[in-house]
Amino acid sequence: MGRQPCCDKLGVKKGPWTAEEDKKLINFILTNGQCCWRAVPKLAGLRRCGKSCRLRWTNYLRPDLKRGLLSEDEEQLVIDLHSRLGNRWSKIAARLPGRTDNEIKNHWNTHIKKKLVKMGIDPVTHEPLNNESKPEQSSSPDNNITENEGITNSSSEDNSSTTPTSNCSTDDDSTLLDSICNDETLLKSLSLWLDEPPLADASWNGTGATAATETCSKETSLPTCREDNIAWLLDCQDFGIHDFGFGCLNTMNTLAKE
DNA sequence: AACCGGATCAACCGCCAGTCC
DNA sequence: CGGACTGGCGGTTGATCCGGT
Repeated sequence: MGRQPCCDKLGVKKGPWTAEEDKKLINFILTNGQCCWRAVPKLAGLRRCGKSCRLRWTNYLRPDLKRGLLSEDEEQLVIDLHSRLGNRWSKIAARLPGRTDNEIKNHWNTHIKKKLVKMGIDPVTHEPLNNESKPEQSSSPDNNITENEGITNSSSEDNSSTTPTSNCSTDDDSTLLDSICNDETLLKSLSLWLDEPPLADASWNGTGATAATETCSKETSLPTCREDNIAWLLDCQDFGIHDFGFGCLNTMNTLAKE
């Protein structure tokens, strides 16, 4: 029998996302919230699979993402968390506001792994490399941590609003953001939100991405998701909206109030 | 200036767990 | 209870970038 593919393979586009596709997805989610990813491509007019849309949104388009290289503090936190949690990237990412599991996973594989090896530490066991007699002993990720163990993420939050590295905006981003800023419909809906007194729902900070998703998946009604959007727009401001290249929202807000 | 190899990271794939009917 | 469906996760791939020669 086998399960159905996650999407109709016929006519489903793959590969890098274009600015136009990004715009459609952002527009759709800002208007309708994150509800039922399977339906998103159809409703948003995208020839993509829902999974791909979700990935694109969570890993790249979400406005509360920090982008840029991880700071020293964040890196240290990742190492610490990895020693306790193992390759549970989503759990690790949940402790690093504005970072995605994919980003952390990539950073681990490209930077941190090598760094640890250079320091003579086994990146898997977190034991000294020349002391590999009991590899499975401390490598077990489950041995000594619970979800609510007191790991602070303040180190990353402390500098979250300050300095994402300078490479956070590419030419494509600029094109995309320009096109978003020039999109009247999108700007109108956003300015409406920014004009309203937003609800104090913190679901988008920290582990909030998950929380927001859960809210949406449990309550598929659009208004709930819309409230989440308002919350993360708030968080955009908390993080420093320019950090995400969404500076146009501020401009728009100013315009809306005039 | 051209080429090459390594580094980086966005995106895909397959599997799994939770939920619904 | 069991099958179908969906969202989420972790591993992997491949296109692009970048520095060295």
